[in-house]
Amino acid sequence: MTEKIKIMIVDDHDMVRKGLKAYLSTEENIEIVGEASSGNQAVRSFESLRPEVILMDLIMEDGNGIEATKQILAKAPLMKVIILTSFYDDEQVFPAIEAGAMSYLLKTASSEEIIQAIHKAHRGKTVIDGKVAQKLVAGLRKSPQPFDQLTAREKEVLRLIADGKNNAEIAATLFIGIKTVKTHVSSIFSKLDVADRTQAAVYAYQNHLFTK
Amino acid sequence: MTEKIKIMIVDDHDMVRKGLKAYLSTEENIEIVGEASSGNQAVRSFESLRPEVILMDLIMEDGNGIEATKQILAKAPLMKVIILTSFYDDEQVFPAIEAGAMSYLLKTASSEEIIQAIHKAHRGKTVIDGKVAQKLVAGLRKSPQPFDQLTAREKEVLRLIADGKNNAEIAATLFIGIKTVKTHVSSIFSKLDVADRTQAAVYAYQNHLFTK
DNA sequence: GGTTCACTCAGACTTGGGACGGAGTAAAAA
DNA sequence: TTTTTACTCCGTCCCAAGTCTGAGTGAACC
Repeated sequence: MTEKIKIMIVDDHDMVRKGLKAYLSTEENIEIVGEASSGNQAVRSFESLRPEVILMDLIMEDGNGIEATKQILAKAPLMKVIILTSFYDDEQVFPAIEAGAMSYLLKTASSEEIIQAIHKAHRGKTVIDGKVAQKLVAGLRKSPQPFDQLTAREKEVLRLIADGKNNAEIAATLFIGIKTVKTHVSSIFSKLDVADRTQAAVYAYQNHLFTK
Repeated sequence: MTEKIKIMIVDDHDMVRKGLKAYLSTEENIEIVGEASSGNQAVRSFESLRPEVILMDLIMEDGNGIEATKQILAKAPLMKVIILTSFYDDEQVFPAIEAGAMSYLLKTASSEEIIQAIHKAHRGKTVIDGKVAQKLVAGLRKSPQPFDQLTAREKEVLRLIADGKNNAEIAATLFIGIKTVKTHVSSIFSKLDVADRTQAAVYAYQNHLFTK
């Protein structure tokens, strides 16, 4: 008989925590040693709870899961963090992996999948949901992003274009001449393969470049 | 002693359903008569399950909650539907209310809140989460939306502007003259209070006008 | 019958946008 | 040291963009 795997649940939805407990209570080899309703709370309490595996939601009110994952791994590099979220968009997946998450599951996962993932994470193995994996490879494929070709200055100019500013306003904002602005603007157009400033702004929005 | 309130749970997350069951199983006056993992499945099965109150998630793979709510209320106008979701953005709240939902709760709600909402819904009373209510009144306040001032034709033109098309392309697309396009474009500018087509495109994206 | 409104188009006009070519400086890479 | 790259700026030229005024049509409304 092996030791029980000690896990911690981090999710701001009370009912998700309850649901997970209902899931995992049927498992003999798993023991829930604690839970947290926010990322910050998890960071504060994981050391005293001493879990081996953490089930972490991403979107939470007080301290998101990615930041919490980073901070936890900074203090406990061997901790296994399983991301358990409702979303599988690129903006979430990449930072989560970068932050050091061991696995990435969707909340649509069945109890068996989650239990399997916990066991695998405990043994140091990664589990990525199929849909998430698709996004992942798709994201890697599109790597030659035209936007990255822009220089720092050109990115500033593009941002101002996407704000709807004209060349004179951009020049005033950046304390440079209008002619210089035009040079940057033209360079942006050729790099992004667009015809005018409106298309450049459209490019910026459709690629979510400046979504703050 | 009153009769038990018959409820149905609609959510594509297995664990949320489990969590809700764990919540509600402690309540004497509530009985779970069925569940569904998608909107379409809910529409197909609610008639045979005969619930009095339905707890409905909004975002689901197969048939979203708003569409399901509409279809259910078309067949059973007295059904009480409680929306139970993770989000509280305008694009979700308004259509849900329009669709006829009785209450709107967030998944961060506690078990007491949910149980209370079920009882109130059963008695025909509405419960709106505080944050959702804020969005709601904020949404009503901003009612004079410039975009709605646009005519049908002007909206078409604005969409093409937001696609990055120039006046000649717009004219060709709509089979009208360039002069006519210019008329529409100028009218759009004055109604949206913007200076040029780039700002109009920015307006469209920042207000999520054409997010398909 | 008259009024309003959306849609269409025209001519005349001004201006900002953008292309093209040229050029200087400073810093980093080779 | 030479080369490359990013950033800056100038002048010229052309055209699309946008304003303004005016006007005709058909549908809807009263």
